[in-house]
Amino acid sequence: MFSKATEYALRATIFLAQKSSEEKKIGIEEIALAIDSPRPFTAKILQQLTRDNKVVSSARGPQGGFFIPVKVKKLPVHVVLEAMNEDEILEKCVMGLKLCSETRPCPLHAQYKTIKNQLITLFTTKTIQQLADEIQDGVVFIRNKKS
Amino acid sequence: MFSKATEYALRATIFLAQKSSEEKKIGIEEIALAIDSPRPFTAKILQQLTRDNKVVSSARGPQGGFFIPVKVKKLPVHVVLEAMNEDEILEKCVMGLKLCSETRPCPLHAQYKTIKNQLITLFTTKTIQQLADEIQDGVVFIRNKKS
DNA sequence: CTAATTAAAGACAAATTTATCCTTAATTAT
DNA sequence: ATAATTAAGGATAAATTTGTCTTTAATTAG
Repeated sequence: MFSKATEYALRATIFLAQKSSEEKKIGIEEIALAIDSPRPFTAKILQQLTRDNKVVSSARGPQGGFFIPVKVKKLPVHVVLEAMNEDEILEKCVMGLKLCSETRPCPLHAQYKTIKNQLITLFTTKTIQQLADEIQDGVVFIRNKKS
Repeated sequence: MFSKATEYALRATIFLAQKSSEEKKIGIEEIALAIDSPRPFTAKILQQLTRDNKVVSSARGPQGGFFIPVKVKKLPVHVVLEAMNEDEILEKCVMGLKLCSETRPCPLHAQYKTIKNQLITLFTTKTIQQLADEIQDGVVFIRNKKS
C-alpha cells in the first residue's frame, strides 16, 4: 500500500513517540535498530519528517538526536502520510482513473469508497500518541525482529 | 495502492470482459486507446495476463487480438491481482512489519484488519463479469478521457 | 578553545518500475 | 506459396525508489 519510505516513517514516528521526549532524544542508530530499517535511508526519511519540525524535531551535537514534541504526539497519524507526500494514496482511484468520481465512477468506485473512507477515518482519528501508548501497554509491537 | 501495471491490468481486463469474446478479439492498439495507457507497456502487461491463459487469451494473425473467455469472466477480479503478483498487497502489514500477526500485532493491526478484510472480500466476491456489466449499463466508466 | 558527538546535506549507486523498440513467430487471406 | 496482420519475446532505456557514503554544520563537554 505505502512505499517503504512511508512504512519506515510510520514505524520511526510511533517508536519516537513512545521512547523520546524533549529531554530524551534518540540517535539514528538506535532508531534504525529498533524498527529494523536501513540506517542511512532512515536518516534521510527522518530528515524529511523534520522539515519545519512538522512531525519530528531534532538537535545536533552530544546528547542530540530525534524526538517528538508533546504537541505533535496529539496529532493524527495522517500527518506522517502528509509529510511523506503519500496521503493521496488514500484518496485515489483503485484503478488509477484520473477522472473517477461520484458522477463518473470506475466499476469499483461505489464499493471501494466505503473502504477508503474507513482508511481515511483511521488515519485522521488515531493520534500518534494513542498508537504509541499501546506499545507501552505491551499489547502491540513495533520492532520487526524476534527479540 | 497498486502499481501502474496492475491498474492497467484491471482496466484492460474489465474493458476486454465487456467488449471482447472468442468471436470478437480486440487488438492492443484499441485496448490501450480505450483505457488510456501506454501501448507497448500495456502489451507487456497483457502478455503477462495471457500466461497459461490464466486471465486473458490471445490469437495472432489477421483478426487476431485479445479476448476473455466466458469461463474467466465468471472469476473474481482477484485473479488479476494474482496474475500481476500483487495479491500480497491486500494481505501485508500497513507498517511493513514482517512479523505482524494476531499474536504480535503492529499498532494499527486491529483496526486495519477489518478494513483489509473488506478489501479482500471485495476482490474475491466481485467477478470480472459483474464489473463489466456495469459499464454496459452505463452506470460506470472505464475510459480515462473526457470523450 | 578544542575535541567529540550528532544531525544535515548532497553526491552517488543499486534496484525496481515504467516504458519503448525491434525482431521473431504464428495465423489468415489471397 | 506469399504477403499482410497481429501477438510474443527480448534488448534496451528512462524514471523512480531505495539505499549508501562523505563532507559540512551545529552543539556540547571538557
